Amino acid sequence: MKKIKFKCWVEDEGEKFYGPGPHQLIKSIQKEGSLSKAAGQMNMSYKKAWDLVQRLNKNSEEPWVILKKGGQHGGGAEITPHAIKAMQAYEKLQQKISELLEQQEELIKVLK
Amino acid sequence: MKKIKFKCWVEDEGEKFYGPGPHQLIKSIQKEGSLSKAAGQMNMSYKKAWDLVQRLNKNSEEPWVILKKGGQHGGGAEITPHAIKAMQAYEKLQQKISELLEQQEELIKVLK
DNA sequence: TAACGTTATGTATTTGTGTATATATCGGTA
DNA sequence: TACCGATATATACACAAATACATAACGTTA
Repeated sequence: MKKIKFKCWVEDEGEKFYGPGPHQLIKSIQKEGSLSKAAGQMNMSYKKAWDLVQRLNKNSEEPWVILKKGGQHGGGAEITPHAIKAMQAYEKLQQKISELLEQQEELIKVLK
Repeated sequence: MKKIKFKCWVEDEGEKFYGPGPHQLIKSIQKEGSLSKAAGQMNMSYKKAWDLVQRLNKNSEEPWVILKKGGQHGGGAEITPHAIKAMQAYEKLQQKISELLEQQEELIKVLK
């Protein structure tokens, strides 16, 4: 059975900036409060997750994630209100596209 | 400057079936009348292009591309009416998503 | 039947991405 | 000041995907 799929993401000067991967990671950080736990939970290497957070923070006027090292629990990670706003906007956009695709079944009808 | 990008494709039983790559290849075959020329023109290896055409033909009730070998000009490739219909439907779908994204600038406003 | 240009097909090589590993750093607590 | 758990960072390695390459097969024409 054939199905239409889609993916949307944001590029900054032609480079990938925010998409499904970062979105999932940010959600996981929000839940876990730790970058290493978040990465582990979604089977992403810590390094990749860390690089990804750097990219988000460095290419934005406002940071997405605050990383803290040392301290009582060794450190931790938390997302900012800016990240929350962006996540919501991204999910809303995905939802809109998803609704559009449900209406556009013409392609599927053609493909047998 | 940040920009929203998207990609849509068709999967068949969870496997990639038709997307931007195949679409471009089919268009190129239509123009060139030859699989090797089409592949060369879009910097795709002949093998990859050939595999791709097999996938399209074998996983459809109707073929997309007719390949002929031997003969006066050594052979050639031509696309079927079915492929033409599918291409048109795919482009229409892309267009619809594109229009939707133009209206949905909220995400961009959030990302500074 | 030799030549030609294209399709057909397998194999070797390269390339790039992700992963594993190791080690340093930090700051609060006891 | 020793310890702890998390972040920070570089390097080496593994694997998969793409590509390059080589060669066979085909059918019409002359």
